Amino acid sequence: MPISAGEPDALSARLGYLLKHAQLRLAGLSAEALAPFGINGRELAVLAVLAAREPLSQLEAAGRLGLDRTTMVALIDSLEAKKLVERLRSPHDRRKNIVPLTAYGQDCLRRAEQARLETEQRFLAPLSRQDADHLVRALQALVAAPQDGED
Amino acid sequence: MPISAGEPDALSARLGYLLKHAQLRLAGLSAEALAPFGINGRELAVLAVLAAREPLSQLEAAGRLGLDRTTMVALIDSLEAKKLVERLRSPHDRRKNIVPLTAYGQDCLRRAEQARLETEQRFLAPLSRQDADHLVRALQALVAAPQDGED
DNA sequence: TATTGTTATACTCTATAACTATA
DNA sequence: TATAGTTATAGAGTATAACAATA
Repeated sequence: MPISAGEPDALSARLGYLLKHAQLRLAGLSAEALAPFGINGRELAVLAVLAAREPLSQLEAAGRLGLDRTTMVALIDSLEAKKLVERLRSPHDRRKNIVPLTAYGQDCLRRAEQARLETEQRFLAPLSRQDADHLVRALQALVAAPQDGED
Repeated sequence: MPISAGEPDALSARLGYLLKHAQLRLAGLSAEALAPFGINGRELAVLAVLAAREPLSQLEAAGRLGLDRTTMVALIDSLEAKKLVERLRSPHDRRKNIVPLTAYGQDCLRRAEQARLETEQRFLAPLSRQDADHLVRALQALVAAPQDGED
């Protein structure tokens, strides 16, 4: 039997297609849910990372998100323009910016995180609670697995 | 107890982060695996769609992949330059290009699909066979579920 | 009038290189 | 010398608008 390329389900059997379109759909739902807060999903993730116990520098935040430091500059620019975060020179190393959330930023983070959680639950609604848990754990295992050639 | 934003696992609990990074990792593996064939994952998906029983027009192929018709133009340009497909005017509707695979394109598709399957299995290796099957079915259910506001 | 393919254009996300100020 | 932040630039991927050929 030949490979099913070209069959109607040729795409739905492709893991790459499934991951991409699942992500696109969740991103669409998130965009709606976060619009009232004036931020997008990436900005929310940055806020969440910056809300760590000890304030982070831009480079540290970029590292945690797997982003480039040049990408982080624009993200912080945007968050700062919205008064959600503040750039402060580190007194210990004046090359670094530490970037704490403003009080408004903390409030925005709390409410937007709630909206994100509700959106994820809506996205996962087609699955049983158990299947949804399985999905999240499987994805965590795949993302946490060592890269090819990685120690 | 406050939301765990800022905790070390704040990101690995985000479905958006997990889907995005799972896709990035698979895309990286696929890029390596497909490099010997001179195509990327998107081009392979286009080849697979175009290999349907009845030859497809560019617009039909774009529709099946969820792409814009303007995006499809550049993809077909690239595949045609590599002699993997041919643009033919449809005799029934001369506005349409039907885009069959060349013999070389069919051979490339067959071998590249094999490489893609092996790559997906390598990507899923951290999971048990059963968990991997669960993951694929869950993603299919999420992607097939009706969109918000969709009939 | 509507549709298909095409081109031009723009916007987002990302990465690379080079500059500055600090260490 | 090396590092953190910044800027400029370029490359994917995607989308919109407008045009030519055809229906």
